[in-house]
Formats: sequence, C-alpha cells, structure tokens
Amino acid sequence: MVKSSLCMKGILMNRIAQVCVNLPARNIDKVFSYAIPETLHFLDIGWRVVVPFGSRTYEGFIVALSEETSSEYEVKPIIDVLDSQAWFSDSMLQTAKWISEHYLCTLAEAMRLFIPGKTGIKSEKQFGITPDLEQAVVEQILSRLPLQPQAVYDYLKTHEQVVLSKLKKIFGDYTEAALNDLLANKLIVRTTTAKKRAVPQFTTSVRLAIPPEEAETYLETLAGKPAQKRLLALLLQKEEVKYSDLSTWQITRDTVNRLVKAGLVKNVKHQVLRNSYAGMGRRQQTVRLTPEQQQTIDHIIPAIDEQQYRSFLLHGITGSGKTQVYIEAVAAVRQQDRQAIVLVPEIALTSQIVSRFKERFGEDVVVMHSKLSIGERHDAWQRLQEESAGIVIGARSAVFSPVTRLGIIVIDEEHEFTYKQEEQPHYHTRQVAAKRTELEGAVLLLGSATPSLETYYAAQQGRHVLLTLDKRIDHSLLPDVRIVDMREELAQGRRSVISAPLQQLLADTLRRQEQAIILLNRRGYATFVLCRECGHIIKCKHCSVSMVYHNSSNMLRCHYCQASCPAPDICPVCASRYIRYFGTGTQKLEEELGKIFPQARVIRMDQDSTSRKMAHDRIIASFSRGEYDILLGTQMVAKGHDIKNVTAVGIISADSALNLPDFRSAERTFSLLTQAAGRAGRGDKAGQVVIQTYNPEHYAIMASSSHNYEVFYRQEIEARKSLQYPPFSELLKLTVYSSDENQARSQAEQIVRQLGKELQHDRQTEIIGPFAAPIAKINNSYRVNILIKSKELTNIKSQIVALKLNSRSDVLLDIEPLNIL
DNA sequence: AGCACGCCGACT
DNA sequence: GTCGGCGTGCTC
Repeated sequence: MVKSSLCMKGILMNRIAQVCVNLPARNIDKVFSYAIPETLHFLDIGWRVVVPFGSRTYEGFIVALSEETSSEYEVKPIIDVLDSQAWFSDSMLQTAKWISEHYLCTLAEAMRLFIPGKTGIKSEKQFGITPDLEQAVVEQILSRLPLQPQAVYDYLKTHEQVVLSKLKKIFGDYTEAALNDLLANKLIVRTTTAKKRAVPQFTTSVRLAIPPEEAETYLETLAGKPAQKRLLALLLQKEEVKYSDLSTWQITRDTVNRLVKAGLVKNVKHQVLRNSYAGMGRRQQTVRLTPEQQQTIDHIIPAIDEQQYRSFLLHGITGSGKTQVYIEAVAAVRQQDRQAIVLVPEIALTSQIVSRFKERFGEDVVVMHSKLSIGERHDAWQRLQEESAGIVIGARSAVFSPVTRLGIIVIDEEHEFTYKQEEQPHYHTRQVAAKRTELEGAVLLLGSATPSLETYYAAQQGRHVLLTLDKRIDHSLLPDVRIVDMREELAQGRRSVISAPLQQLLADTLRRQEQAIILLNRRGYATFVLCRECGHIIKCKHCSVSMVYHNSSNMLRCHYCQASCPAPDICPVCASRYIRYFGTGTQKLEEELGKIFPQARVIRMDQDSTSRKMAHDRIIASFSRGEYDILLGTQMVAKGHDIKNVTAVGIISADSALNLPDFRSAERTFSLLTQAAGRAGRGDKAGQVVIQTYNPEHYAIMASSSHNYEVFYRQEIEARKSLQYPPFSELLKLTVYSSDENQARSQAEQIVRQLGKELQHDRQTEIIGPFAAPIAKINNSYRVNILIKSKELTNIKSQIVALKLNSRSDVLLDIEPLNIL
C-alpha cells in the first residue's frame, strides 16, 4: 500500500518482454527484446503480440519477461495484443522449445504449429508524409516530379496514414510508380499496419432498448407503421430476433434502423462458433464393457487419477473395441475436469470414432481437421481455451491444441505414417504428444492392431505399459485369408488382374447379397503409356515419373505435381499409332469389375472421387447402407470403418509397397494387409480375404494372413537389429534441392565431406550417400539425399547447427524420417 | 523474408 | 562521373 506509485510505475515501464518474432525466415532464430507499454501492463509469458520489426510489423510470442533495460540497442515498445488471454501455456511453450531443438527448426517455426494459420495478423503497407521537413524543400523537390506523385503527396498531407489499397482506389494504376518516386526522394515514409486475422464471426440480433411496459404503450403510436409495429410486437414476445430471421416476418433492415434511431430497439452481437460437426450425435450412456476392456481400463484409470505422466500401448486386434477404451479413459479425465486430445490418422476416414465420442460426450467434443478454415480452427481452439469444450478430436495438428489442463492424449492407429508431418518441421505426432503429456503430468494412450516397430519395442523395454485386447468384441472370428500366387495364375494362362480365387470369392459374396471391399493402391486408369513402336514412355515434363492415364477426363496426369495434358493418339516421339496403355489403376479395375459382374453395383473411392469435402463420409455411408455391393479403392478403403455386411476383402497387389527399397516396406505392407483384412467379417458372418502377390513366401505377407503380429514383429525386429536400423539406431535425412542436377550433387558431396571430417572419429555414425532420390526430379527440382545413421543423433545435430545446414534454403532436414527415399 | 548498404561493370 | 546489378548483413 505504501509503495509509491512512482516506484510501481518505474518497474512497469522497465518491463521488457523477450519476444519470438513470427518470421518466415529460417536464418533468424533468436528472441528480440521489446518494452511493455503501460497500456499493456497485463502482458505475460505466452501472449501473442504485435511488434515493430525493421520497417514492418509482425506477430510475436512472448517467451520470457525481464526487468532490466540493457542500453546496447533501442528497445521498441510492443504495439498491440492479439487475444484476450495468453495463447501459450507454459507446457506448450516448453514443447515448442523442445520441437525446435529436436527437429532443428527455428523457435518461430515450432510456435507457429500451435496457432491457427501461419500468422495471426495480416499486414498491409501504409504511407504517410515524412515529418519535420521544411516546406520550401518539399516544394522544390515536388516541382521536379510529375503530376501524379504531386497529387499523391497532397493527398497524404491531409490524411494521417493511408494503406496501399486505399491509395490504389483513388489514384489507380499509377499509384505504385508515384509512391516509388516519393519514397526515392524521401518525401514520404512507408510502414506497415497489422490487422488481426482471426476476426470472429458475429450474428446480429435485435432487442428492445426500453422496458417491455414502455414498448406496449408505443405499439399504439405505430398504427400507420405496420412493419415497425410487427417488430415491436415480436420483440415483446421473443425478447430477441436474429437479423437472419427478419425476412420470415417480412421485416426489412431499414425498419430495424428506423426503430434503432427512435431508440426503441438496439442491435446485439453474438459471436458464432463455427462447428461443422454440430449435432452429429446424441448423448447415450449405456455401454457394457467386455471383461477384457474392463481390465484394460482398470490399468489406465489409476494413472489418470495420479495425474502423473504414464504411457500405455493398447495392442488390440481389429474389431476388439479399442475405441470404447479410449472413451472410458477420456471420461475419467473429464471427471477430473481436465481436457483430452484424441488423435486419429485422418479425420475424413474415421468419422465413426467422431460419432462415438459425440454420442457419449455431445457438445463437449470439438472436431479439428485440415479442411477447416482458419476461422473455424480458431473458434474450435477458442472453445478449448475457454474450457467450454473439453475434448478435441483431430488429425496430427490437433496435438498442438491450446488445452489449458491436459489430462490425456490418445493416439489411435499410432503406427500410421500420416502422424509424421511431411513438411518442415518434420515432427512426429507421437513424439510431440509424449513430450506434452510428460510436461503436463498426463497420460499418453497409444492404440493399434499393428503397432509400429518402435512403439512395440519401447513397450518391450518397459517404456510403455503394454495392454492387450486379443478378442473381437462380438466374438466374431478373424477372417480366413487365402494367399494367391500370381505367378501360378500367369502360368495357368490367366492374365486378368483379378485372380480366379478372387473372382470366385466375389461371385459367392454377391450371390449371398453380402458386400466386398477391394484394395488397389494405384489411382487412375493406366499407370503408364508406352509406344510399342519406339518404346517411349510418356513422362512428366517437371518430374521424373511416368504420367498416369485418367479415362474420366481422357487426360494424362502427373501424380506428383498434378500437371496434366490431353492423352495423345500418336507417339510424341515417333508419331506411331501403336500407343498403348499399361498397368491397372482403380478406374480400369472399376471397368473390369463391371464387365465380369455386370449386375454388381460398384463404387470407387480414391483421391479423385473424394476431392470434395466429406466425400469419404458419403461414400462410406452409402456403401454401409447397402447401396453398393463392391467398394473399390486405394488404401483409404482399408481404414477405420466397421461395416457388418462386408464379408469379403480382395487385395489386388500386396507387393506394391513391399518392393520399395526402404527398410520399413515390410512393416508398411504388414500393417496395410492386416488392416484391410480386418474389414472383413465384423458381424456375425464369417469373413474371407484374398491376397494376391508375387511374393507369397514373404514373412510380412504370411504373418498378415495368420493375423499374427507377434510372428511378424519377431522376424522384423531381428532384421532391424542385424542391419542396425531403428529402433536400434537413429536416422537423419538431409535432402539437397536444386533446379540444377549437378549443383544438387556437388552441394551434397560437399556436405558429406564437411560432416565426414567432423565425424571421422565417431565410430557409431555412418554417413550414407549422397544418392539421387529414386524420383530424382519433382516439380523441376532435383533432389539428392544423404542419410546419417547413428546410435545417438545429438552429436550430429550439433555439427549440423555448427555448419548452419539447418538454416540453408536448399537443404531440408528430416529427423527420424519414416521414408528414407 | 525484406530492406539498406556497398562494391563493381555499363552507360549518359 | 552516375545508374543499377545483386552479395552481405541486420532487424529488439
């Protein structure tokens, strides 16, 4: 109380914020100091602010506070705030710091992951006259300039600061040239303004501005004004009317405005929280758990109650009821008033899990996915921040949700590769989740039928508690799997992509009026176009891959850069007419199925048929209503859904992923086959699966045919150990990009030399490469890879930082890549 | 990223 | 002598 206000003021004025400026550049990775002005005295760590930076304005994140003012440089004040509370909690900030260190990205890059969109502000150039110039000098310079700049200057003289868009409206096409003239002569100054990006959406409603009794008396006076009378009468009844509903009562906005002017009614704004999944399910509580599920839950609940970090791997076969376990665990977290993050590989493919959560938790659930607009994302996150929602379900980016009191992170299908971000920074959701839960004293629950090798190995080592569900909930049996050797098919003279056993299975299934799913992991019609005369294969001009023929549009398309061209009739090289289409994609398979089973109703699901929002949902929904007999598509048909009448699954080519020169190809194949097979026989009818392959003796294929994860794991882990691949080592992939092939190679060679010199005494590290990526060119950019394999990457990472490889624009780093190609 | 500063070659 | 190329360095 006695402390003088002067003293208080002194401290307040000297408060300095350390701000991480949200810059796109990779070569600036440091925090900048800004003064906290008195008007923003409430600022604290974690707030998003607007700061001046050079001549421009940027968003910044406060990462630390200090009292002292060092006088080495001028400290500019913070301009504004973005939100009404801190965006980053302490643990979010710590997680961001960890990400930047672990994945070698800037702190700004890491912090950007936690906000909707790339930046919270939109900046625009603005102009004003240079202050304190002598009138005579100005006149003299102006007189030498053309009329346009003179006119612009006169305008700016009478207006404080004007944004570029406004000047363009007034002065048209000459604006920029005129401004450049004025800038060159230093008559005007350019700055930037910052507008807050996340403008919350509002609805406007009308309310009475006077007490109802008073309004009653006014009704009489409005006899000659029927519309105004109607509105007033309505408001006496309903208290509030939305603008959007006014038309139903035949009241125009003008009528409202008249009454507003008269002071009888007023406008009220409500913020709309956009929620595209609103009303998807109703609350429903009666669930009986199987003894197995109950046992599992009994392990997880105590950990939740203790509020200490603990991680679990829930290994449950397909159809064993993992989702119910997630729901019970989340319910326990909600009981403690803590919040939950539930992660799924791809939200479009897993709407069933969303409905299950909605059924149980209703409006407490917020759904996030990549197709949400920045505004929708902002609203969803705001609901979590304000704790008006307690559960977020979403794809990998939802791991960054700003929940204030985290109790659990669930990762469903934790082995899925979509959890790894393929753009910079290449984070893995599982690792970020582990860090966040660790920092918050929360539970991490990983679930899968085919856990990733890393996770299962970690569980074996005691780093996760292993929980197992090995019975299907409805006691349905796992499907019968038949492996078809396609070499034998060929020997018997069958050339169709559909083998005899698969054709038989489909015929039987159709006869019983049951449904079938067919997996073919190649889009389009024909996968390459070849000239029989000269052997030319049509390749993309920008990428070193063959173009794929799409018959729906009669075009050739590149699946890497999306370039397309009309399908040619003659060979572009030798003009021969012997141009032929080879390789079967989903479109051609659809056509063939139509020929073999003309009566069958076939629906195709792949990237081309699901480009619209929610198209997956519609296809799955109509297939599950029995409107189609056969669902055919790429790997997206293998995920998540649970359709009781599906009794047959066909896998056209089990080898497509197996033959890639990547140490994870067996794992990839095993999990895809097991997931796909798991779609069959989920009801009371037995399921049957046909796997077509040229490698019938491969352990990944054999193990998946017997649904035996353990068998696969034991063989795969031995292979990894003997070759010292993860989890027995850590990998780092370095990609050098260039539009010039030789440049890419020579840069890569130089990097290998530099690193090799630094690491020559490091026996545990191996540098592999440089080698050209298998698809050497994508989008006119040549790529050369370097792979570093080590027991422990820490030393390598510090070398990379020392050599500044992490801030080079022609080098991309991928720490622990899932894909080494 | 942008923008200023600065050091070399092609012109009025 | 000046204009303008883009290499280098800085932004609290």
